[in-house]
Amino acid sequence: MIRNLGYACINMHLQKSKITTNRGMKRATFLAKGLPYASELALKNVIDLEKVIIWNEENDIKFFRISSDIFPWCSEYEFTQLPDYHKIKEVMERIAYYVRLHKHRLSAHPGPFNLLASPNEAVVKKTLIELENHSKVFDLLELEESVYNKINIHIGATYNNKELAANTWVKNVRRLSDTCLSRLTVENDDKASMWSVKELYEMVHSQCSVPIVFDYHHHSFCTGGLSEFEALQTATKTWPYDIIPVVHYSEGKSVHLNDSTIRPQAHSELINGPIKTYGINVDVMIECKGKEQGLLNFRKSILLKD
DNA sequence: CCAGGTCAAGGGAGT
DNA sequence: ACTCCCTTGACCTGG
Repeated sequence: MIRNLGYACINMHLQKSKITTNRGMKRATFLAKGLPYASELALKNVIDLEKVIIWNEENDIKFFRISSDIFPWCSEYEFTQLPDYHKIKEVMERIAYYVRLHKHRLSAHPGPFNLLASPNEAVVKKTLIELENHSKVFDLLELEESVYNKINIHIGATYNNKELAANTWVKNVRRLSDTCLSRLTVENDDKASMWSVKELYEMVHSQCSVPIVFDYHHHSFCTGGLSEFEALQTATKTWPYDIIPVVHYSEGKSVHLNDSTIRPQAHSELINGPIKTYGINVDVMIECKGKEQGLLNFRKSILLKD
């Protein structure tokens, strides 16, 4: 059964009035303008995050993915160094209270450059810092230390040796702080050569408690020999018994537009469903270009059917 | 104001 | 060897 529907990072409606949480800048600008400008953008992002979350509550949406761009270039400094840190913290505390009051579920999805299985130690170190920074944002929001508020990544590579890559990934996961690790999840990939739910279960989850996020669309490109139901069941049973597992749902743009030249992995504007849960309770993160519009549209379509 | 070229990162796949 | 893509397009410059 679908419990909560969520959407990722951008609110299309609010964005029209310049309310956005991912103001950033190019490297050159960061080098030229430094911390004061990073701080200015971060404060604006955080102020707008509050607006987005309030909008979510008013529209009965209690599940949202926070943009990784909320603190621009944050791998280059400590949050406390930002000139506006106290103002930022104040807003974050207000959001924290609101989120707790209205029982919102927040998550994050650090990008494809986060590679814990890399044989390159410099890459791993950067990844560890990036993941810890996501966790620090969650700390500012006073989010609980569990996969209720997940920080989700992919393994992202195989280095021609999945066994070794899985072992390296698990070894490096243990270098994270307990807080960060308590929030970490790992997701199945959208390419046949990469990581299926089956492989994540057998090679990764068997060695560490990190739960598996099941992505329906990705699964269709990388089944690992499991049916949709089997993969969903395998992934969701890796979650703590008292936390509703999160799954990701999207549909192919090429299917929606009936255009085979579009790569099949690309996401459609809206989604039609059905989202088959096979009786399993899940919170569904909807990934479509239309963001919250896709969620609202889909929710309306379910209500009409019932 | 707008279109379009450009933009941190690692790795894999396609040309 | 080069280019595109990925979580999530957005920044920024030149016209």
